[in-house]
Amino acid sequence: MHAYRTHNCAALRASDVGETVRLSGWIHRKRDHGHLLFVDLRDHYGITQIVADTESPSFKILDRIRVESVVTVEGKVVARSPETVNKNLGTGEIEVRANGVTVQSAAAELPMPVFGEQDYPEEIRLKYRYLDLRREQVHSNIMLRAAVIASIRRRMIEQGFTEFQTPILTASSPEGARDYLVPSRVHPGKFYALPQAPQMFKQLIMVAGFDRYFQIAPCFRDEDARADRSPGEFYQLDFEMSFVTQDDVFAAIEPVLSGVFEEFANGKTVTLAGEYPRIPYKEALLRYGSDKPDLRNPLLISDVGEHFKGSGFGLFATIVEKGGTVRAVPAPGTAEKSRKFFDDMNEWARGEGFAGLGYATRKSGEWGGPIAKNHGEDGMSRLADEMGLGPDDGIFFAAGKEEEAARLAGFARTRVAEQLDLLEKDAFRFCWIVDFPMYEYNDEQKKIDFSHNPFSMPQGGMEALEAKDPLDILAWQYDIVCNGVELSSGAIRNHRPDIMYKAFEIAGYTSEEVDTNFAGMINAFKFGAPPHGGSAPGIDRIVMLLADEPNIREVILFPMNQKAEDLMMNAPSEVDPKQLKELNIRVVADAAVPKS
RNA sequence: GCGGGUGUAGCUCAGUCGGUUAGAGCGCCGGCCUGUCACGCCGGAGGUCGCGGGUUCGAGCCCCGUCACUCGCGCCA
Repeated sequence: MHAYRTHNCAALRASDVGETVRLSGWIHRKRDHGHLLFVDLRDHYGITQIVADTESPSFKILDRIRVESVVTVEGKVVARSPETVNKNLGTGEIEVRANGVTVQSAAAELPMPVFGEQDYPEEIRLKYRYLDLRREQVHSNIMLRAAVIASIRRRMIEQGFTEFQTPILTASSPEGARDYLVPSRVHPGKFYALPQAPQMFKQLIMVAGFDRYFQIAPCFRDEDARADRSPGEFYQLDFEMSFVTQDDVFAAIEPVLSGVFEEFANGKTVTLAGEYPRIPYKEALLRYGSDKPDLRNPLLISDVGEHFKGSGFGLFATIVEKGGTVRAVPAPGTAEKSRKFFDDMNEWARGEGFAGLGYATRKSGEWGGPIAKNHGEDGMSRLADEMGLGPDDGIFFAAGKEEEAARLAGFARTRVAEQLDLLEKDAFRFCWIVDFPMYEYNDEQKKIDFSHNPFSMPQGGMEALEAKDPLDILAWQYDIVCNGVELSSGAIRNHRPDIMYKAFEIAGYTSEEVDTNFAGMINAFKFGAPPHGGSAPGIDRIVMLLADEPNIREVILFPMNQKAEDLMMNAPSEVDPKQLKELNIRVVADAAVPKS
């Protein structure tokens, strides 16, 4: 039996002219001239033009067969005449004159075209994902993903990390997102949980003395999807290191991230390792209105509440008096912008559920708009000077309770930059958000809660826990943000049982509760645990950024839809009653019946 | 769970103020075509206008309900 191919569909060049070759692939396009037929034969590697005329024994078969059928073509490589060379194709200088064709698999009429870059409904794309994946863009996204992961592995190993696999069937963790549960057959009524992250395991790996661990780790969380969050499962570059400070962690991972991004960013500017800005959480909220600031956006928010104390602009004066604040977003060079531009922004803010977005216009130093009128020209100019604004720069104002004003100012900062086209192009701007607060006040339950990760080490350790106001305690916790996308959060962990009990006590947990809920970890820490820390950048999001795709499904082979259904495999699905019986599970009757 | 958007041919979409037989491109089927590369030309088939109800002489269009998809909120230690 003959081999399926002597070359792939991207291989042939002018130097191969005269050779007899065999190619296999999908029929990408057909151009039928009646007595002359062109076929673009496509495989993973590329496209080669096949040509057949009525003399050719292959003509009839190729003429009849549908696109996306799989064929093997044998023929002679011939040079194209200069005027028929296709410069868009690597193989464009030659074509293969078909002298025999075998149909390996005929295609039925397609539910969606494979050719072209047309957008298609998600439902069809996901149901026929194998067709969708034949398309150039998605195909190359998946290849990019594979290359990125390979590069990450290589770079992590170069940094002295070792890759381990941690369990998929594990225990439910009491904190965090909803778990995916797996019933135990051997232990009726008991369940495994799929890991939301290998958090406990990687810390135990450190206790076990392995020093530097990483894993391209699957994580499972039963939470609803977003454009940048796939439902159910995702992958992260999970890593952990022993005997490290926050600086050590940063120094280890920055070269990996910057290296990977430089390798795949197609010449875009990438923040250099060692030069990631470190922005304290509090400052991020003030200056960027977000804990995941997009540093490509040059606009900085200012707190201008003080300026409006006793101001002629009563609305803001009252808000500040009542303990609220006013945040100002610059709108540079908007002297010539119409009133509509400013009104539309206000309209948009209201549409987003905010009370409204105030504004002041400025043209050659002349102020305009109701806020300026009531607040006074001098006061406005002082405020603008403090913000470092010029005579043609307008200002948007977000006023209200601090949290809300910060949030609106953050949204406005993004939108103003979009509208004025201020976003830096072709750049990946990384930063660390550091100094997260350890605790926050839960207004509903009138108690102190952990603000983010309860297992991080408080800055200042035991002393801080004992001496400081809990709400002033910072944690050794950090996020990596790139272009406004949160890539990961991490921390220097709390490896000391005494500090752990104390930290939980402040949040209202007894030591007994800590022992029951986190037995695995707290026990391990009693037998000699190294100080350790790590992080876990999201692989899907990294690839999404590099592929410049707005939706995470574009970089995942077989994604589920927004409702966490796999339309191709038809999951989740009902199971055989026998399986349920083995698992001692009874489905409540009305739960399986669609709502009336 | 909530809010926005979308839903018309296999696919992408148009469809005017509510008015005759719902259109186009791609694809499909048939015919023609020897240098195309999104080939071209001629013809044809293909529609429960998401579904149900209502208003109206008359609904793809208006109203109510519902479903699906999608974006966002909640959620994501």
